[in-house]
Amino acid sequence: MNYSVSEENYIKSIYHLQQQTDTVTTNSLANELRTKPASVTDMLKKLQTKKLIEYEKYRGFKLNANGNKIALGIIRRHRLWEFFLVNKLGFEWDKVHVIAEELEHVSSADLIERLDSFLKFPQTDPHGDPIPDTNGKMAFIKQLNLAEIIVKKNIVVSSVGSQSPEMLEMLKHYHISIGTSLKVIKHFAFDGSIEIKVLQYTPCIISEQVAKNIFVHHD
Amino acid sequence: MNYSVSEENYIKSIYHLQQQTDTVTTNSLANELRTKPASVTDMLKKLQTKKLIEYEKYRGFKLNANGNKIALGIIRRHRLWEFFLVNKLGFEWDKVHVIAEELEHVSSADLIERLDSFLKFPQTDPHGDPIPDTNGKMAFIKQLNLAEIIVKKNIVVSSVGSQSPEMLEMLKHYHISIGTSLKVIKHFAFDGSIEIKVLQYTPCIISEQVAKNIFVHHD
DNA sequence: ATTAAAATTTAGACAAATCTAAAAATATTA
DNA sequence: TAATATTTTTAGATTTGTCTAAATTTTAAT
Repeated sequence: MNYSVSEENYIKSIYHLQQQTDTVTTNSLANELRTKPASVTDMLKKLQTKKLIEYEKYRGFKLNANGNKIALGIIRRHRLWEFFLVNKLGFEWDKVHVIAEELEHVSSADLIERLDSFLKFPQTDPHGDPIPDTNGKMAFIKQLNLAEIIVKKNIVVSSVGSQSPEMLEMLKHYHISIGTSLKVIKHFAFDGSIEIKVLQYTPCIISEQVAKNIFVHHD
Repeated sequence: MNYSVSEENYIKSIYHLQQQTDTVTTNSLANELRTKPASVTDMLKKLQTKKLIEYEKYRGFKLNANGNKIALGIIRRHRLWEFFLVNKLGFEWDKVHVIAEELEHVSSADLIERLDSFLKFPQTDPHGDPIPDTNGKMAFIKQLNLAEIIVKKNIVVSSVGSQSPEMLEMLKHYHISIGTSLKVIKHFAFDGSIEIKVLQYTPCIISEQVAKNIFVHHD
């Protein structure tokens, strides 16, 4: 089966929303895709007849096993292209998302397998997110949220929750990227902000909102 | 200005047809795009209002300066991706056209300039066709048709006229690809076929139709 | 348990790109 | 040049994906 760009975008967005809540609502998907709830309802009917989702009128919906596999295929393509853009073409990691959203819809399976091989089978994309394999298997990486870290030991940034250029630009300012080693020094109860120290830089304070978008693992 | 995939395909096809005849006809374009003449007429109106073609009802049409520039941009993207697919991903040169037709519509200018740089600014694609530069300038390569070569000196294959898998598969069988050195040994007046010798292979005979699709330059 | 609010779906319209069938213009040929 | 054939355009329909506005269903609040 082959899916249109629009269908693929819906599938991908449903997948992402499902990471937070098992069943997805019409409004949240409309919001995610910057479209209108009525358009979402229209597409849901189509995805249902194509047997990609379980859908009960007014009750929400979720990808079925088939839909999940399709979603992981799209995510695989997206993340491989992001890796390519950063590691081969030298893009900054906050500039690749939009381009990868176009490239991900190029559908040749042969292309993607060769790209994967050319890139030496990377495990994560430039934002630290794992790349699904050909069969849709994706490594689980246990994510600790920086806002909840208490210990003052070294931790390593493994991924970021938001890929908006604004967010990533700020991270760059703080000298934070995937793989960066840092320590949490102090929590401020007043606004939830935390003081951190990135190796060889002076300590700095980041807001709770930023901290919640930074995921880490222990060294 | 940004153009739809469909608009870009029309522009590209008009450009290609103009290489043979200065003004293009509705039927020939419909045939090239495997669509119906009525659809072509519809799109012509659109391209005219977008100031990409000169078009007089019933009289044919051609790209204007602006349309030409757009076409060369699309061709640049197509050929750079073909080069990438063959030289980086290891595709056979007869398998890349279809994939490049999808990739060429990814519109980021930054992407293409970085790709060009990554590929070390190639001058021709895997079929020997020149790659336009950022400004739409394309090197002119004087093409001699193999069917018309008389001298028995060494000549080098510089490009092929057809990129159909069938054609390219056959060329592979004859051990001919871009850069191949060969000699014309004999012409057969009966059917226009010619005997050639590719270095280190025994001489073989190719039909006039094949010969007409092989372009060469002197050593 | 009603009522008010919010979420979702339906109905009907629209734009892009395509098609078929018919009409109009151009080209061919006898 | 008149008749015929070919090419091109127009008119009207279709599909995909979207929208607004209205109707329906669910949820929340009194």
